[in-house]
Amino acid sequence: MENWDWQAVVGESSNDAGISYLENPAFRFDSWSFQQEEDLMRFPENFEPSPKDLDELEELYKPFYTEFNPYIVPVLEEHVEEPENQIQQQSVSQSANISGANKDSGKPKRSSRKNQKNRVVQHVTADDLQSDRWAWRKYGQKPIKGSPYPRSYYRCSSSKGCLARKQVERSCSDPGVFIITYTAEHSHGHPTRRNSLAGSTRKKSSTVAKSLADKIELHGAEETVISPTNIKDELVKHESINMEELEMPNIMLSDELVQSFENFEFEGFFLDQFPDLSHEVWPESATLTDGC
DNA sequence: CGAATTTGACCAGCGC
DNA sequence: GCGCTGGTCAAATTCG
Repeated sequence: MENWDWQAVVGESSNDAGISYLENPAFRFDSWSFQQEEDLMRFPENFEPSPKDLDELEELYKPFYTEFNPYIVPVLEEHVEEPENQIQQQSVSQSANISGANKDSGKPKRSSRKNQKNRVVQHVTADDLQSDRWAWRKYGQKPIKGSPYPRSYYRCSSSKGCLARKQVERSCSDPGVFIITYTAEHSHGHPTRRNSLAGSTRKKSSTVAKSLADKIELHGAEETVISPTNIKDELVKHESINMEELEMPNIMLSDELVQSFENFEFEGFFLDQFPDLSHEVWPESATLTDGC
């Protein structure tokens, strides 16, 4: 039963699949990917994950739930789009882009708060935050009065002339919620691929899993870095998956991912990473146990 | 080395 | 006019 496998991986059952995930992020991701295929992973029979392990697992997998598996969706907060009457349609006394000289220089006039029309506010979870399909480039961050969290400022980096802006701040009442304010509209269609991950996606040769594992290890527990978006990038880069297909709704994405991972040489990768454990988790006749 | 991020400085709007 | 605040710029730094 497909649902059951997934639940087992995220630690919601008593399946003993767990400790290897926690011990090595790379393996964690790969084993998760293949878990729904067969019982490729088996753990020592006496292994019992602690509640803490399971909690940690669940946190780690939350970013994948909605994007990869439409069947199991833990209760995640929905996108909360502000009601129509709360969307601020600010009047514009000046065009945001009308250039003018500062009184003391020839620099273009900066846009002002009044110039921001069509502001759209959304309350989203961290997961939703990472699934934004546009490419954004951060250009500022400011502490905001009354909030312990700073506000980050992003502009669209897909197209040079695009005026789209995005502000992201954490809700002070609910730190798990991010308040995103979009300003102006994109002057172009969706990018063929995100380019905002430059610096972290330029690895020249490695597997999808290894690359993602590097990211997890690099960023650790500070924040959720591995996201569906990251994974899409990795898949496109390594597996030559058509990005247009990845931009399809969740169900299509799931299919593509499954197919991609089927082609991945999991066993070889695993043995590379854990030669000492191969005899334990790679039994000759692995079978599904009742617990998964 | 190129591109993204960080961060202090600068500027404009707003309220008093 | 002044000070506070939010938004943006741009040099420095970081990253792969």
